[in-house]
Amino acid sequence: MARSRPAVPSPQLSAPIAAAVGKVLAAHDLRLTAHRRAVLAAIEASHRPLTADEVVRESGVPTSTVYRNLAELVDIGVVARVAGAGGGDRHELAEPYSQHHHHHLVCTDCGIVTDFDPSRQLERLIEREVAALLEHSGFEVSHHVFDVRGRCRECASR
Amino acid sequence: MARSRPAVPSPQLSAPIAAAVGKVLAAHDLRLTAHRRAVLAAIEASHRPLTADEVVRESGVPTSTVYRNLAELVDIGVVARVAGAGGGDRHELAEPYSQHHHHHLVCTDCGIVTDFDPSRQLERLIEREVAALLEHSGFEVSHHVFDVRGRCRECASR
DNA sequence: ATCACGAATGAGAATCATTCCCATCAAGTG
DNA sequence: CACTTGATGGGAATGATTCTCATTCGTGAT
Repeated sequence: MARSRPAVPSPQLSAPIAAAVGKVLAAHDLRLTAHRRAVLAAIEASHRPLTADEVVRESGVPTSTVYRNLAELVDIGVVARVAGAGGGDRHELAEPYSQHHHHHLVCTDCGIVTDFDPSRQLERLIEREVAALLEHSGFEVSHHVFDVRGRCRECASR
Repeated sequence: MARSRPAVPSPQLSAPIAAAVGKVLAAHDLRLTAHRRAVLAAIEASHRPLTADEVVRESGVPTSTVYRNLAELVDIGVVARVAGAGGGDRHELAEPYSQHHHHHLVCTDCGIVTDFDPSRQLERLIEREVAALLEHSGFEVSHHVFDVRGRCRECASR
């Protein structure tokens, strides 16, 4: 007998990410539990960074567990926090785990963050600039953030 | 007789900024009060973006007034909010009022944000890229954010 | 398979930053 | 001076995030 479909079809965590993340977690004595899978699956399934609350709604995982897990995943570099425009931080898979390097379009009106791809030329120049900074400042660079802020098509035409 | 120095020497708001800001405030039916002067002076005096709480401490202005004033100043474009690394948003003079266009070095450890200047070439390329986005996406660009994240010299050597 | 132990969980309390409320005060105008 | 409107500030209210802790789960060892 077919078991009843869940009201909200829970997204599945893709195998390659599960494998990669599983290793990193293990290296930190952490386990890839069902909840962590659900949290990661929600993030992977979305094509924009999610707030903690959105992850709670999408994954069905209790709030305190979502916060705890997001913090751990950010700590071990699996998830990256993205600054939106009010309404809390947003989360997405960190670069090594997401498909490609990208930047953000942040709507300062509705707060939604969407991704966009930078040109190769821009990226090369950024890399070079950042490398120069590293030399002169004693600052240990981990990554750069390039966001464009403004109003999305919907908010602009309203 | 010389009046006693204040315990913390309050920074003064520079005349050109006072004049420019005064006009914008007036255009919005707002006044350049002593408190707003103090808030702006604290921001101008610091060479890094300040949290609301830091502004409270530096300016001696009560918390609720600082928050209210910061919000108003951000609304009219005099102050810009900068995302740090936890610990609340940070504030600095918006580009037209600060000396020059710059970007940020954010320490993900202690959360301190410092400024740095981008190369002309990088800026030109960013402008071009941003213009292209405006065409293709229907996104109404207001400005861009380019931050470099990592650990400052102190945190890195600790 | 069972045990032992550390990891994980979750409900609610506690915190922290920020916003709101509202009675009161002060500046500019006629 | 009286009026109108902006400004203030103490404290309550909110919202997001973190913490606490008793309980449960998972995994390796026996």
